[in-house]
Amino acid sequence: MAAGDTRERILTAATDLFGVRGVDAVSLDVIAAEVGVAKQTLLYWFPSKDDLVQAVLMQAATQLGVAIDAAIRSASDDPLDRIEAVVRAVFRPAVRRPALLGLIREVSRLSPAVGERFQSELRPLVDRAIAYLQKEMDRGRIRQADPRLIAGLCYATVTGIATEPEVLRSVGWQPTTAELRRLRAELLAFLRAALTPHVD
Amino acid sequence: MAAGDTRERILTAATDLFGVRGVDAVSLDVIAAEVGVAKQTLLYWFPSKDDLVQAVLMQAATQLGVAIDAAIRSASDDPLDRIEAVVRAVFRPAVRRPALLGLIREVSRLSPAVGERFQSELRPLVDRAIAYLQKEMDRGRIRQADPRLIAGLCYATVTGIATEPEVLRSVGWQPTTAELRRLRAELLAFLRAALTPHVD
DNA sequence: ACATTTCTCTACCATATGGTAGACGAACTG
DNA sequence: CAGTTCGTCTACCATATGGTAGAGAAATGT
Repeated sequence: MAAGDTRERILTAATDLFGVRGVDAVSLDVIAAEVGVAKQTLLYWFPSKDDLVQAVLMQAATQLGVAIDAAIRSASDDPLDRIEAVVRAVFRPAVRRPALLGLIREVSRLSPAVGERFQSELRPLVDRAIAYLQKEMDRGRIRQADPRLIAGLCYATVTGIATEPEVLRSVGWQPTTAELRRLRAELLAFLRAALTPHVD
Repeated sequence: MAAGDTRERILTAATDLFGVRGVDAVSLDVIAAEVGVAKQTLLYWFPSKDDLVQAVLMQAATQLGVAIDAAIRSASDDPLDRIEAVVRAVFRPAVRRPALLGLIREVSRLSPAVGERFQSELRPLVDRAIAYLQKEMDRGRIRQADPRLIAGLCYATVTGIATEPEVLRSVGWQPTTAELRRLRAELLAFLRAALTPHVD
């Protein structure tokens, strides 16, 4: 096994555990057991638990950024198609790996320093999204609104629905493949309706 | 001070601390310090931390249920007005006391038993909401969709936007009174647009 | 007036936790 | 080949944590 493989395995295990259970509910011992190494090995690669959390968030932010960028590039020029492509790009990892978005929810609970760096990582993407929404609203292709708040609302809707399986179960939903497809379709229809300009 | 006041003060402090920081990040000592009593006093009123968490969630569920019921009764017959009243009813405590909805997010991280009881508490309300949405969709007053998923999406949007201040800050939003009003207005417009039946 | 109950407290316990120190074997370097 | 570095480990540490036991004062009941 190549040097550094252990580091990647630690990041993978930590991402899943932090995202599903919450940072404070997961000890270094639990992560070490999951990876199959000693706790000291974690601390060799990451000097402290905070450093590990930071690394995990940066990696998640990078992965999301890359996925979103790729989705934007491959979508058509229609803004609603682009938004749909972004939602699909975000929703796909959320379904395969719920911990990924669940992890982002942890940011508000961590130290301000961690939150700041995380925001900095995603800021270019967020700024481009807001500028894009403003332009399309000006062109009349997206419903007139505050683009910053619209970006926040879209994000909140997607991650909210993707990271709270309890909510869906409480309305009778089951995490089967067919139900997941219907959920994604309904989510996309919901957002499309929310953003479509109206004819008065 | 009347007997039982201590119990209420414990519930209030625990709700705020659990909701803001997360259940696992808050120790019994921290809650005790906030209330101004000994840890043993907490354990006198609630035999274990799990019991305290359970009590806090049940109280929150009851409070939300009461607020939502009142909002529904006072709204007009128009379904979009009713949904707006419910969103206002949920959003108001979220703004005054962010911990309340933040607490509900903890449910998915707690033991299945706790989650089950919490769901049971809110089930009558959820079932009525779904039946109502179905009826109004049938009458053509709400956009045709799966009422269960629409209920889940509305909830996810409201709580998502209300409980992740980091997301809003990342799009340049500040928690001032004016900005809160604009956020609520934008949220309501977003949901109204998402639910309005379209004319083809 | 005395007994009981209620509600608070301190002291204590066993375990969990994040982190430190140094040992050791494998890989690498000169 | 010897020295160095890397990456793993066990043993240990100080503190945090959820919970138990019993003491004591105030309130309540007989």
